[in-house]
Amino acid sequence: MVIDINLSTPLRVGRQEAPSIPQPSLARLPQYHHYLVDLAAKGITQTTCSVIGRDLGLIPVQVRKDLQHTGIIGRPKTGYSVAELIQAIETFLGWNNINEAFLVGAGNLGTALLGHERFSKFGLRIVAAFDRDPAKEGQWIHEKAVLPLEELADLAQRMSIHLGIITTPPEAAQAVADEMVKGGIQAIWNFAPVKLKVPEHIIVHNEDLYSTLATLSWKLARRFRVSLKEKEAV
Amino acid sequence: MVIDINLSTPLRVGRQEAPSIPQPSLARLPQYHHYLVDLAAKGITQTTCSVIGRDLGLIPVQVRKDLQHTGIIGRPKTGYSVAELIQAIETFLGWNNINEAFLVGAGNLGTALLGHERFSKFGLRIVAAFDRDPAKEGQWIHEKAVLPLEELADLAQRMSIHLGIITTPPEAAQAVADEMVKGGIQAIWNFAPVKLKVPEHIIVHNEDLYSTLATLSWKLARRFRVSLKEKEAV
DNA sequence: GTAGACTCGATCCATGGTTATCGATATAAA
DNA sequence: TTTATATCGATAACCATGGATCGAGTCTAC
Repeated sequence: MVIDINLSTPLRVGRQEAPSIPQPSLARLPQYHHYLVDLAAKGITQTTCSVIGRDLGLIPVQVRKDLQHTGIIGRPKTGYSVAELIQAIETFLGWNNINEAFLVGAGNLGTALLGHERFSKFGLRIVAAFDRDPAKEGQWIHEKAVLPLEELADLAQRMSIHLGIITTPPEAAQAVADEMVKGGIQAIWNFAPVKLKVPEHIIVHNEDLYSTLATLSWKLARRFRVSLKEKEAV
Repeated sequence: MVIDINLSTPLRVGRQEAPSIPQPSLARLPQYHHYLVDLAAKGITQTTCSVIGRDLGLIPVQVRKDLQHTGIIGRPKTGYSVAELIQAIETFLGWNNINEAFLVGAGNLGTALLGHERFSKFGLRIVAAFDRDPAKEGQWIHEKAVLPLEELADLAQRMSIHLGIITTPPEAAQAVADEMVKGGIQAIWNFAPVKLKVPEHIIVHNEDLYSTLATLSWKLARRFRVSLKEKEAV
C-alpha cells in the first residue's frame, strides 16, 4: 500500500479545521510579540527561549515549541534574532494584512474599541459602527461613522468586510450576527455573553468578560472561605 | 497501613492552589448562568443537561460534570430546578457577596467598564477610578470619582478593597500593580497586555484582547490562504 | 400496577497540551 | 585547535480535560 504524503494536497479529510497549532500556543503568541517589540525598542537583537521564559513566566521548552509553530529557526547557543522573530509572528498571525471590520453596538464597550488606536498595529481596522438606536445614527465616534443597522449587510458585501464585532446587549446579539452572516462576514468577535447560532463555516470567538470575572470571584471567595476557616480553627 | 481520608483536612500538600474544578469548567459556569436566567425569565422551572447542552452547543455529559462542581444534585428523568441551579452557581462563584473594586486607567476601556452596570449583578462593584492624568483628576465618570493614583494604596487599605482592575497602557501597568499590592489588594484583573510581576499570593487574571485577535486573524488569514490555493488549483 | 424511556451520577478511555529528556550544534574560552 | 557549555530541535512520558459507557433511579404511559 502506498500512502500519498504529498504536502501540496493537505489531508483535510472530513474535518475542515485542521488547527496545526494548539489554541493555547496561538493565544500566547501575542504575548511574545509584545515582549519582543519591547526588546527591540531597547536595542536588543538576539534572545533565547530561556530568557523569554524567565521574563514571561514560562518554561523554556514551552516557549521553544510555541515559536516553532511560526516557522522560525534558531541557532544553538545564540538563540533567535529578535527582528526575525517579530516578523515571523506577524506573518504567521496575518498581522501584515489589514483586516477591516464592522462594529455593532455603539455603547460603552463599542465606543472604547472604536477608540483603541492600538488595534491598527495588529492588523485590525474598524471602519464603521452600527447601532439600532436612531439617536446615535449619523454621529461620529472616534472618527468613525455610526450607521443604521439595516445598512450593514449591504455595505459589508460591497466593501467585502470579513470581520464583525458585536458589542451589543445580549438580547440583540443573535439578530446582529444574522445580519453579519447575511452580509458575507466570515468571522465574528462576540463580546455579548450569549452563544451565537451561525452557519458552520463562520468563525466565532467569544470574549466573555464574565468568564474571567467568574474565575476571579471564585478564587477570591475561596480565599476568604479558607482564611475564615483558619480563623475558626484558631 | 491506614490511610486517613478525613475530608475535613484537605490534602493541600505542597501546592497551595488546589483547583478542585477545572479552569474550563469554571469559565463555562457564567454561560450556564446567563442561559438559566433567561429560562427563568421565560417561566421555565425545570431543565435537563440534554436541553442545556443542545442550546449551548455542549454535550450533556459535559454539562452534567460542570454543574456537579457547584454541588447541585439533580433528579433522574426530571433534571434540575432552574432556580436552585442559578442559586448554586451564584453561591459557588461568590456572586452573592459584593466584590468592591478599584479601577486604574480612565481611558476608553476604563470608561466603558465604569459604565457597565451589568457587572453589579455579578458581584462586582467598581467604587472608584484612578488616573495619572491631572486633567482627569476630580472628574466623575459614570457616577464614579476619578482620583489621583497616589491615593490608591491608602484608600484601598482603609476601604479594604480586594480587587483591582488595570486598564492603563502597557507601560504603566506594572507601576499600577505595585501600588495595588501596596494597598493590600488580593486580586488583579489586568487588561494591559503585559506580564505583571507580583508577589506569589496575588491572584492575577489577564484579559488579553490581543490573544483573541490573534486567533481570529490567524484563522482568517489561513482561510484566505486556503481559498487562494484552491483558486490556483483550478 | 407494571413496563418503558429518560436522565443522573460514576467510572473508564481517548485526545491533546505540557513537561522532561536527549542528542546535535554552534559559540566561546583555553 | 580543542574542549566546555549553552541552546536548539525532536522524542517520549505525563497529566488534565473531554467524551463515552453503564448502572441506578424516577417519572410517564398503558
